[in-house]
Amino acid sequence: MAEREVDRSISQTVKAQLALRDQILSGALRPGERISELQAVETTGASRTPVRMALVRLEEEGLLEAIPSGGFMVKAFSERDISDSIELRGTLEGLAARFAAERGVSARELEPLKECLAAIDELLGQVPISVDAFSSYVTLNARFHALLTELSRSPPLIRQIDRASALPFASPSGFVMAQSALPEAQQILIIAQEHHRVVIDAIENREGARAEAVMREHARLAVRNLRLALRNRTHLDLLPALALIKTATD
Amino acid sequence: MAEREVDRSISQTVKAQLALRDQILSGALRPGERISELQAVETTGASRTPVRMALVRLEEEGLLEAIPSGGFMVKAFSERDISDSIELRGTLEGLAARFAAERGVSARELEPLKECLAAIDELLGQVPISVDAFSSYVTLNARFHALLTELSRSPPLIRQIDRASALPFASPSGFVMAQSALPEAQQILIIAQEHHRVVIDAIENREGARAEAVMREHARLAVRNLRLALRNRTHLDLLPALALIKTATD
DNA sequence: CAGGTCGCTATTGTATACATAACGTATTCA
DNA sequence: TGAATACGTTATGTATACAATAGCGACCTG
Repeated sequence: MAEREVDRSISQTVKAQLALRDQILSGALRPGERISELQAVETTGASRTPVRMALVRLEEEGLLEAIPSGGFMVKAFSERDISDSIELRGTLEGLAARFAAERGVSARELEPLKECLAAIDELLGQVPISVDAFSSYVTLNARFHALLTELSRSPPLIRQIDRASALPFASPSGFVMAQSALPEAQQILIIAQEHHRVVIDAIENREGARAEAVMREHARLAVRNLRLALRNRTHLDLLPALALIKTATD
Repeated sequence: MAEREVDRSISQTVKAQLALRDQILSGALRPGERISELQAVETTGASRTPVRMALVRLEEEGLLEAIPSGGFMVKAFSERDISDSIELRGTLEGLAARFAAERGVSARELEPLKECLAAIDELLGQVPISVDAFSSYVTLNARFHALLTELSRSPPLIRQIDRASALPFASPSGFVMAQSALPEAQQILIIAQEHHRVVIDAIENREGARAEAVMREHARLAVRNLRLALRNRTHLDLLPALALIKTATD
């Protein structure tokens, strides 16, 4: 190997996977488009073997689809697929919350969740919320959801939730960003924060059913708002991941 | 390539994946054991590239675990992991049943489900159930669950349920076989069949909440019975997939 | 002019060679 | 005698060469 420059800091496979995911989520590769291995080799800088491993992983992740005659294409999602994915994740998170409540959680484990809660409260105190604060919110919200998932102490469940969040629009950050396009955004965030508060309370009091119910309601709210947001598509450039939605004409 | 005989009827990657999965589920590879690529190349007859693709797929499937320093090992599961996986699948199937009920299903779509139901009824009429009949039951039950999942008409959900069933003990066939070790096996199957009947009825009458609740109860019953079955481990050789359970001493 | 077939090209599937990193062992020094 | 280091071996990570197939176009024939 002479001319190819190899970045030895991370594995070629991971590098290729990250690069390709980026291309897909940024919309550089359109839904339905076939991914050429050769082209991927050029754009990622890895050779064919790691590129192929990355393609297999991205297929399992749900971003790509295998073409029967060989190769992969970028998967396209309907609006229904997206709202189902959010509801799916909400259902899984509901189960996680129930497990946490039923199995018991120490005060020490709950600590970081409460810190998240307080930090979000502080952000939401501002009216209207600034762009920077909103970006912090997205991070904190994702952290809250991740911590909550961990509380279930169920590796199989955590794994499934991670999988369900792989699709960007189904991740906490994803749908928060979509909702942000709505005029009622701040009101929505305040309601969501109330849900967060309730689920913590339910877990503390070991009320499994209530913890589960509120997380499912949380997701249903997200689905309703996403639908609204998709109606007024004006601000949707906020969410590049929506490049994955297949257009009606395709 | 001279001495290696290549089976060209199916792709080498698929061949390797099937062969390796077989080795894992049959217990030829013990949980926690490292899988050597070279050894896999010898036992599967494929070369390293397809073997590696198969290993990546099996990792995503949940049967293998990546070792940080490189390579893969057979994943080990605790009893808790297994019961969580069953409950997880039940929750997902509950959501599928609810989607089916809420979105409406035509009589024609329900037809194959009802045929399944009738066929199972016939089998359960025999007391005690014969070994052959039990084997038919396993097949019919798996078919019923698959058809029910399809009724949701939600590709993301169907995909997740398939993933959740990848672990053999979490699949309908898997836990039915585990339950069969119990003395009350036949009684259990009759109750399960009642659940099947109720979920169909609920879907027909578009009662989403009821459809969901019964599927979750269905899974909870399975979890309870699996726990019982694991207590009297006498007949567990019925379920080779339990080879994946990590022993207390490991 | 239209339809079919043959052949070429481009792309994926497979195999293997090479590089590199990790682990185990042996030897040496404190 | 024990511990640490260095070296060798083995396995994985990566690159590329080779094979086969599918898709496309052109040419020929009816």
